[in-house]
Amino acid sequence: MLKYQQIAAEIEKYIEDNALQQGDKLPVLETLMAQFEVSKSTITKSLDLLEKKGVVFQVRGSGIFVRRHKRKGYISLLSNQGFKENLEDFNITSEVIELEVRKPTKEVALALNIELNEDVYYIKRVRYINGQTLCLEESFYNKSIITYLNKEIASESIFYYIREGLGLKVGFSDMYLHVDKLNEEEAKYLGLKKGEPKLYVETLFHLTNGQPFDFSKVTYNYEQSQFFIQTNSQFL
Amino acid sequence: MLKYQQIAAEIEKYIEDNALQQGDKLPVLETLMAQFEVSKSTITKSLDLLEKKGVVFQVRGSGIFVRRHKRKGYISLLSNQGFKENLEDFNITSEVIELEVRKPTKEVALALNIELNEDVYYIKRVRYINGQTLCLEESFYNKSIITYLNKEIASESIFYYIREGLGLKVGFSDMYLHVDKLNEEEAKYLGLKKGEPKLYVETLFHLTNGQPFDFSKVTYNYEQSQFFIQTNSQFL
DNA sequence: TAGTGGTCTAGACCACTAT
DNA sequence: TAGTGGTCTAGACCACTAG
Repeated sequence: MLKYQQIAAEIEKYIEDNALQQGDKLPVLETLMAQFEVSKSTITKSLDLLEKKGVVFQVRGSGIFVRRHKRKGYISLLSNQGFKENLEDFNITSEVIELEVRKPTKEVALALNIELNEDVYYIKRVRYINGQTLCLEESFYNKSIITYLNKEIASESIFYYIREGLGLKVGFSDMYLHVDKLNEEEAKYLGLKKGEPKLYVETLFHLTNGQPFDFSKVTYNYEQSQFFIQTNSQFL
Repeated sequence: MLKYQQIAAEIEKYIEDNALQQGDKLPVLETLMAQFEVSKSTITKSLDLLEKKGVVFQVRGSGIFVRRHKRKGYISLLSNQGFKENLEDFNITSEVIELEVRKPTKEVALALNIELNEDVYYIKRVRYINGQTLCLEESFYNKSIITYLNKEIASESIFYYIREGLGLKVGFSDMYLHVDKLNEEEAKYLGLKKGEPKLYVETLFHLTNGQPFDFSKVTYNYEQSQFFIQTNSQFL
């Protein structure tokens, strides 16, 4: 683990262990430099990382402060991976409805940047949170990257398997979302009624090298899904 | 403007002007260092900024590549400001329903971190996109920070006024969102029917120094609102 | 193994905040 | 004006990718 990641982790743990609240001040840069015995740039890099994660905010001329949000029970939309890891506080389970190798539709081929005659893993799951239906998920994995999948893996965390089992590095993703009304099939799987609201999210996941490997379409149960996003003012 | 911001802007403009596509390779670091006559750290900082903005992605050992998403007409959820600036391609207008100074509710006082006897500006607007209703917005501004507002400002971009008129620096924000059914009043303002879907978003905006200054509640017209989020793998 | 991006340092100087 | 975070440099060395 790199120095700046290690230091970031320690600072985060310190905030957690001491239950620091929004606005609480952290030691000044010079102190942190001395404490961790690193240069200013390294500490700065650690703090920038924590700032991106929404853990602290830095104010020039003033100090470094803890950033916290108040509401619990919200799912972070930005954690670029399955929920399994994101929602450790919750009890997430999956029921695999379907898993097979098939040829992509035009839409899927375009998203995954593959030919129509290449193979994809198609997985359809219903995911549960604390026993309630959370969402219906259909995923398409590029089989030339995700070379093997089975029901056992799919009923656990696929992303964990991708990273630890296959040794792949998940990079960035593009999410498209809108609100609509449930159709008959979606309503059935989620235990709701046709015409009730849904949040519909399509996500294209890429490896760190830019290759798209997973295109997924998720329909959320509106009764169970509260989402949370932390924004930084990185856009001028 | 700082060097690294200037360089980032120039690189972004270069990508735009040459209509570069996802995966197109940019010059290597050494070339960029020479071209802009700056040190490696500065170029790196520019590229990190562009990476945060979702404009490029960097692959160690390989190169720097353009990142693009394919879909047009989606509103970015992460642009931490009004839409006015975010959606220059669209025609966004606002109708101010109500604007007054009032005392906060407990909920608002808690969010804005003020006392119940302090003043807030309350603004209720309907926003339109290309002539259709986009959303119903209720905002509460801490009056000790946003000292003055009027209908004219509120019918244009309030955030532009906050930055340029008041000289304040907008920092981070926390967004909470869920899907639900429209109530009678919301349906009326949006021109929809009671019980139809809505996306409901509460956002708490802070200045760069961490002070919350705006708590807003927005109900979106599900027919008009498609959202877009770019994620980076900053979370391990 | 050559090429490319990433980490880390030590230090100078700058810009903003608080008093 | 003292204190604090931000920018920028020059350079050494490291880690990953691709041919």
